[in-house]
Amino acid sequence: MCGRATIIDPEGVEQIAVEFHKKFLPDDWKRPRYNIRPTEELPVLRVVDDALELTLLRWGLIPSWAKEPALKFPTFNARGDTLAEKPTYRGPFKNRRCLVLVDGFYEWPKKPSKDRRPRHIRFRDRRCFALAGLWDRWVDRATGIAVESCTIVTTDANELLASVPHDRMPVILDDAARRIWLDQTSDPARLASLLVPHSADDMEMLIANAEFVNHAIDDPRCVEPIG
DNA sequence: CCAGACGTTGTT
DNA sequence: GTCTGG
DNA sequence: CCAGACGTTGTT
DNA sequence: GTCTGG
Repeated sequence: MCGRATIIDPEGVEQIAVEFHKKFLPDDWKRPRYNIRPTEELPVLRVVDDALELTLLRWGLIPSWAKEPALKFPTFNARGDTLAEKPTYRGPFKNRRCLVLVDGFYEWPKKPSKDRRPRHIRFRDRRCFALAGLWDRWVDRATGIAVESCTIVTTDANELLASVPHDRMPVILDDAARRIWLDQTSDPARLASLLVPHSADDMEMLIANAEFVNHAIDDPRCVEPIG
């Protein structure tokens, strides 16, 4: 699973965008983020009308057919193995795939572990990376106001996450996989082949500070050594 | 046909 | 919107 | 993901 | 316990 994320170095987000010949980031997004939660915005790369764009989308996918934006079920993650079947995700899987750009995420030990301290998972070189994502657009019938939102695709945990212990992790896409995921013409079987756990070889994990992460405090204390 | 659901993780 | 269940 | 609320009538 | 909100 993946229920919190970081963008400690916003320049990394722009660097990935530049690889795709795009750049952006509103000025108010150039500050480091240590504790991004569902319902807040995440930066995503997506293709709209054949044009690649970098934008911010609400984390927690609201299906286009939803009557109300407040759903009775969680949609901040989507299981990779059932994307084509689930009513909430099959449309987005076919037509609205995106890359969610972050440089770390948190996972909590699964219950009944008494250790409730979140772990911060990232690459050793702290680089920004791309998660497989889906998005959708919901329109408020009363006001005509559109809300665009996204979800993060999950897969099995790699050995690093399994050691937490934790069973799931977000799908991390490397360079070639990013292009396939965004390619409108990729077939479902090829897309499915991308939804696997990333190697733990160049990743690292630290015990984060529950006092700050749990209470949604968005500052460096989340990932500072505990002591 | 219409009504109702549409989900994840983790736990059992 | 689209599928499942009754 | 976790934290916090969990309610009503009527009034501003 | 369960749902909503961030």
